[in-house]
Amino acid sequence: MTETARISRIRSGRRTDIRQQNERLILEAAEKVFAEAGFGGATMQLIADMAGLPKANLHYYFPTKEDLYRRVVQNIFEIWLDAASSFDAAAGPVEGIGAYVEAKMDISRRHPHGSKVWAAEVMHGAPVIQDYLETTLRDWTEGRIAVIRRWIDDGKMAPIDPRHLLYMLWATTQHYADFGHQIETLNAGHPLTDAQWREATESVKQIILRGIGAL
Amino acid sequence: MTETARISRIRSGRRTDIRQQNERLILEAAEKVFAEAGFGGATMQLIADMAGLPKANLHYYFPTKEDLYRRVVQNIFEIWLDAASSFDAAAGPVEGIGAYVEAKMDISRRHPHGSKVWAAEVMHGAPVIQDYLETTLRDWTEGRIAVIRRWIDDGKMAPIDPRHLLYMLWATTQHYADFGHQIETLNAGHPLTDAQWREATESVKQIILRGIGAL
DNA sequence: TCGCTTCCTGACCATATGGTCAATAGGAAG
DNA sequence: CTTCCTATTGACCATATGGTCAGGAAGCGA
Repeated sequence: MTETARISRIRSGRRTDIRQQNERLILEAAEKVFAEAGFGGATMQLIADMAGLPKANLHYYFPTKEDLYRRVVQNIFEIWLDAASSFDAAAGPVEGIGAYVEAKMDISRRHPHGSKVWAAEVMHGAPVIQDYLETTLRDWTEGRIAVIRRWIDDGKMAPIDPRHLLYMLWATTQHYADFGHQIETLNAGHPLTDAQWREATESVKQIILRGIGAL
Repeated sequence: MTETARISRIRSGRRTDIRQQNERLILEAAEKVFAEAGFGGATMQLIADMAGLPKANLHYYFPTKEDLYRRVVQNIFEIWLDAASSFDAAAGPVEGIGAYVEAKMDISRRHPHGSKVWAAEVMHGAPVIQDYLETTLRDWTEGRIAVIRRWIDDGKMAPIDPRHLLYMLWATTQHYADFGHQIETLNAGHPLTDAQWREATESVKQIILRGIGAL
């Protein structure tokens, strides 16, 4: 392939590239709009404008608003589950939970919109992802509970109810995304700096690890 | 109308009773609908049906949907602030934070809808209650931070960043309301029992109090 | 160039929804 | 009873929005 040909292909895009790129554009815009306005408050027109595409084009890639929403939620869910790997293959709670907190705080920082969409979905009774809660999330949770139980049995941490520990981990880490606006307001209106994010992560880690008697 | 007449009507007024009662009916229905559907997804018709009144009647008491929503959010905010009293007049973190956790867990249990509406409002950038965040909540927060600082100075707890401690308290307690559906799903589909709520409260208290070195 | 497929989009439609209004009922004061 | 104010409500309207569609543009293999 000649150089000019390659460039023109990148510019105008191959067919599959076009599809991928436009879907990505739409999903990014949708994530933001759904997070800021909720499912009911979001409009296809606004998402289209934000993605720089005509509205009818959205419906070409995503037949209905709900289809688009479902994809957004699924994307988040996958990112969310990936943080699980930090948990596994850890010798004890200090490494395992420490790494998990760091991973989840990182997600809160990098995907605040996604976290909000997820939160709203659950708050509304999980109309779209109920099956995920009952299968994937339940399995995931049971697995981690077993790990925590083992740590307790091995005397690596105090006998805390693993379930409530997990809820606390989710709550505290996701709070920095979901309530980011409130935190920013209480931070004199400024977003958290790198240093403040580090402090937040360290505070959470320290309180929880000490709280479960792992330090 | 004479002055006495007006007073007697206000005092004895069965009319004002009607107003009060209907406003309460509407606010209760609205809180639930806003929590379950979000502001954009909620419809005046649904709120009206749930309150057992014709839609036009809602607009008689609350001119616009936003007026109604604002009242709902304000109600929650007041309940929310009342939990502050648990914090004050405490000798140290064990009593103060312990009582605060209990109060907030109680609110999560008794007012799950309100908590969700508040969460959604903040997640959407607090379009309606931004001024409250910047005034009342900011002042409240500064006050508690001062209290926590004193406890630290008095050696009653470890030198934790008070701000992140507060965020953790808010996050963990409100999580049981906002993510109640997820928790219920992970609890084999059953709502938490009295005993489970007590366990949850104790777990949260214990982890945090131990985590900040107050035990 | 030709034919096939994918992609694009302005115009359009059916419906849902927030909000209005005029007419009416009903209790209380005089 | 009359008057006045509050409360009630069915009918109605303007608008916004999700979704459709037909026609055309553009990529691509042969």
